[in-house]
Amino acid sequence: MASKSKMDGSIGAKNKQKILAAAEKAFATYGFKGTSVQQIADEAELPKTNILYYFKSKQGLYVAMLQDIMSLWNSRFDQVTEDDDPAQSLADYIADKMTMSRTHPQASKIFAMEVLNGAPYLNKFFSNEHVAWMEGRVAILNSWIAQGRMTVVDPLYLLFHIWACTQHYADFSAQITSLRGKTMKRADFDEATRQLVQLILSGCGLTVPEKYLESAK
Amino acid sequence: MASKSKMDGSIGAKNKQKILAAAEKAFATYGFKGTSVQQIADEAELPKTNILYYFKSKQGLYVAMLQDIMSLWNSRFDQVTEDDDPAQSLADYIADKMTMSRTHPQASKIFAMEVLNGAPYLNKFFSNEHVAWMEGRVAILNSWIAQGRMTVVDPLYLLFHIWACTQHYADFSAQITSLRGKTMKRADFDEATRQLVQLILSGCGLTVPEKYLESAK
DNA sequence: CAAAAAAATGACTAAGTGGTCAGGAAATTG
DNA sequence: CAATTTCCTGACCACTTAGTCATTTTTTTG
Repeated sequence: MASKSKMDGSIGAKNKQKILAAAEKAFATYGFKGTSVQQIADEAELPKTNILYYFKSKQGLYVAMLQDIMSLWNSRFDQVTEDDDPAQSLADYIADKMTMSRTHPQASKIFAMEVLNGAPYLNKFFSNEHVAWMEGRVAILNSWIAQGRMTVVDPLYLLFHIWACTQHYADFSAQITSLRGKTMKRADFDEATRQLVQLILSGCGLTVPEKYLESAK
Repeated sequence: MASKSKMDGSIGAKNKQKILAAAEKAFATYGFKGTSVQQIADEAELPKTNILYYFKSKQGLYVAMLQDIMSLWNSRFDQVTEDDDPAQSLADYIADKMTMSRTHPQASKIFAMEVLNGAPYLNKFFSNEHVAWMEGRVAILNSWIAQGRMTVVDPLYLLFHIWACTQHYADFSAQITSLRGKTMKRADFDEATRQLVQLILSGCGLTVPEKYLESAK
């Protein structure tokens, strides 16, 4: 059959995944410049030349890994409409983002480093999909405000603040761990989520859904 | 006379300052690993060897610069007591931190990178002064809560959220600029400060001081 | 099973890095 | 003004790094 010659390559696809995972771990820990291809190779348990065989260059691997990561940035909030409940929608969005920080802290850190350095490889993404997404969400929030369903706030800044707080738990985990004297466990994330949902929703004049009211203390 | 031999050295002190400023700019832009001593030398308009003359090593320069930066972390909030007004005190703290993000974005970025990388050079600071500072502030917030002057919130998380939001404007400026289509000017920071103060204070059941209510829109 | 394609890899290279060192210039000081 | 200390710098070195290349091994396929 005239199959696409290499196709998914099975073996190649598996190695690529292994390399991407190793790269994510290494880049998150040491940054782009601080990570050598050799380190990634060790982590992936493959010879260095093999890495360069699958990805043309260190930069190529980095960009591929960034794309991989950006696909995680989706959440239920993308599908929300102006007919949905503001309190429920925002609370769930915050909870989703907190879950991301707990389950994918490496991805969050890489994203943070990239933006810190001026987002050289994300500027295209920012000025396309990201701006469009933002406009859509801002429109919905403005609609909720116009309907008098929440306090008058600038939706842009509100979203900034939600991102800032949720990502903080992944990006600044070293500081948080030091100050708490212990790492954040699942239960701690749940408590932080409740605290944040209450802060933001109250700040927007919304009633906190029962689910996010304090349970165990 | 038995003067302290070198003392401030005048000439040496001036060069050290020049080098520290150049290092701050370079490290903030390219990170520790991404910055070469040569780059700092170019920025400071001094030969590379001269940098190594004043600071024993690249790492030594980095640590000196970090200390320099950490001294900026002080604010009026350090002096607040339980007799002060919660709304006013918190609003001013938020405003102070926002001003820091506007006037010293490089310092904020360097701090962020350091923490992202596990805060190897700040762990000592975190577990000493920083923990003590935190305990003091938490006690005051708890006192306000006990007095019924603000909503029951966990002070620890509240402070995390204030830091997250305020620092976000420095650390993620690339993303913010892309999404807004223009950089944050002084007036934009003032508006963001108002938005944030209203969000946090409302979220804590506090009345927003008149100063932070919307003025021009 | 032979031919072709894909995968693997050891040896090497060119560029850049942090840091040393010896020698000299400038400033300070008794 | 001589001596001592501080300051300055070009030449150099050991080492790391990303990436190349020629060659071999493995897998796929007609």
